[in-house]
Amino acid sequence: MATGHGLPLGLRDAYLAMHRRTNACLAKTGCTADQFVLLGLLAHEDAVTQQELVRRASSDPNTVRAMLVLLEKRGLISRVGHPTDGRARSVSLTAKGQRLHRRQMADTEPLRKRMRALFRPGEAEALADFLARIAEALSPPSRREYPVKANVEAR
Amino acid sequence: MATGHGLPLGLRDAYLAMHRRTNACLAKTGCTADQFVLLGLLAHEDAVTQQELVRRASSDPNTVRAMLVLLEKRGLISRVGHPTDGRARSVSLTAKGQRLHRRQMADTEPLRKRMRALFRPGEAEALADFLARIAEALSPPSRREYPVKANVEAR
DNA sequence: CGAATCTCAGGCGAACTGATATGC
DNA sequence: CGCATATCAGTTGGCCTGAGATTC
Repeated sequence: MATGHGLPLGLRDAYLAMHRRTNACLAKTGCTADQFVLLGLLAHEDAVTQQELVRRASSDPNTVRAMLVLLEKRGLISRVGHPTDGRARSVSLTAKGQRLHRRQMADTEPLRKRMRALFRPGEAEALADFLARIAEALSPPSRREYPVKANVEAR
Repeated sequence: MATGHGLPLGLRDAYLAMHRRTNACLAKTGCTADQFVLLGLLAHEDAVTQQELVRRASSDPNTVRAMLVLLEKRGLISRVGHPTDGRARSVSLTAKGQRLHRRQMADTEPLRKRMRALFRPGEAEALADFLARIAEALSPPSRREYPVKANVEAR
């Protein structure tokens, strides 16, 4: 009833519930769920350009920059000039950032465990596939497979 | 790859993509996706208390109030004292709000159609079920079945 | 030159905390 | 009385637009 009559509302309810729980788990670390996503991306692959973070975090340059500024002030990340591309900045986790991220992974592990426990073998994979279809179909053209000049739609 | 290694990130990517597309669809109506959700709830069942909207929109009293104030300024909703409960306010769509919501439903129909087209018979139902499990499992206790006194966890 | 990357200034809706008034 | 509903004040992070600088 609460998550009643549609995929859109169901998707919204599920995301909001997860997002709030994650924020609650991370509150004591002084990070938001979105900042945690950035740290996770950096933990997975270091020395990434902001542009790359924008793509992977499904965000935009200004938002990512603002978040990175906050993280940099706290000494969790560092930004240095890119070795070959003078325009770009190479973002990395500091040692402090790595430690905090490990702690955050531990803090949020119970949450991920609870989510995994909701599904039987095969279901989680099916869900991930369904979600990926939505994300791919509804992502802006710039993030899709074919560059597609298609409609001249100024953004 | 982009929506790589986990349900949490996959859920996030799918929701953000949908959310942005919805906002784009609604931009010309001057409403956000979240306001559209409220209007939809009111279109489905009129004369609801703010508290009821809070529950159904998976939100909180302050946020809902702020959104209702914005909608009321534009003459899309009205808030009147509840007939039997002096504390409550009964929220309804105005005629103008009903018209706008019908237009928004039309504006966003292509988007819903695209989402539905991503799934074969049975898949959409399975996805809705999966999402409902997450929402129910991760929603705050106040919104769950059993009041559960359980852990004395101060929030 | 155009295009890409990042920075800066500003605004806005959403979300949260805490305190308060009122009616159940 | 406690509790629920709603309001008000204030803060924050996230997201967006638009402009500009720098480099490819």
